[in-house]
Amino acid sequence: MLMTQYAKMILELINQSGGHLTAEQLFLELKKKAPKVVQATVYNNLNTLCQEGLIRKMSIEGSPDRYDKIQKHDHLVCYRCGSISDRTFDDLTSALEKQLGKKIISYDLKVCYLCPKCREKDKGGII
Amino acid sequence: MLMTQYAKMILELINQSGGHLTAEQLFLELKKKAPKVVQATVYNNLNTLCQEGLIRKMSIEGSPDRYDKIQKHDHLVCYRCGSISDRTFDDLTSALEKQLGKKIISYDLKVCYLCPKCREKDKGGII
DNA sequence: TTTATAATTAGAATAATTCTAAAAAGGAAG
DNA sequence: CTTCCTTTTTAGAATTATTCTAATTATAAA
Repeated sequence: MLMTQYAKMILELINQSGGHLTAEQLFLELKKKAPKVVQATVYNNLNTLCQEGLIRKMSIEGSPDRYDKIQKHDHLVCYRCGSISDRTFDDLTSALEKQLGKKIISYDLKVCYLCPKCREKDKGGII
Repeated sequence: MLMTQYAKMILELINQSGGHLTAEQLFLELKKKAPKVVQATVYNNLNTLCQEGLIRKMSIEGSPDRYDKIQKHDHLVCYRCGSISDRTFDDLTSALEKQLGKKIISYDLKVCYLCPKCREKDKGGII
């Protein structure tokens, strides 16, 4: 079956959310709608959805793998609070291929910065 | 103590290796020289070295965190065999800052491609 | 319906990492 | 060189993340 009930719900959760969700977060969300679901089902479906190319897996050091929308975009990661947000920078594919001299499949760009919230907190601080 | 015996050895292992080593790999390497060391020591020291800014942590989805040299470089990841290698592409810092309109701390670029070995294997294959 | 296949479950198993408390090491001060 | 204090290391339990296994349930096809 290409799209089972849970696969469909998980895909929707990912696409309707801000993305970057861990399996655990997805499990908790999914349980609200389907209280009987178990973690293994979530992991199974996430793996299948990845293989089918309907979602993508990503990871940030020190935290479990996350699952994200497939549409190409880059990530901003706050070095203070760890929050992740989407931001699409100019496409690098051809520049990278030119430099490498080979075809590339894709690339993954994470930009480390201080998010607006944390920046705000810093203002007026002693340090 | 800024540089304890194990911290020093771990730092050397990382800097003298090709990088991208997992805590487990480092533990096994370190045991060759210091058979009595335990995993917790490796994790402790890795965390300390990261905080001190002497090494950096990185991660590839689906595998444990890895530890790498601090010198700025990008990564090539083979989508077939998962091998990781270093490759420095043109620096993106100012281009990214210009687009974002904010200072950035750093960025992390992973390029997904087919490594030479895997490419070789593919030649002559039926598919 | 039977039957075959695939999805889901429960729970054990495995990995990755952190935590806790005790033991060992290092260094500073007397 | 001892005593004392601090930091590092150890052992092992605890936690978290993920996969695996086998039984059960659902789905769809014949």
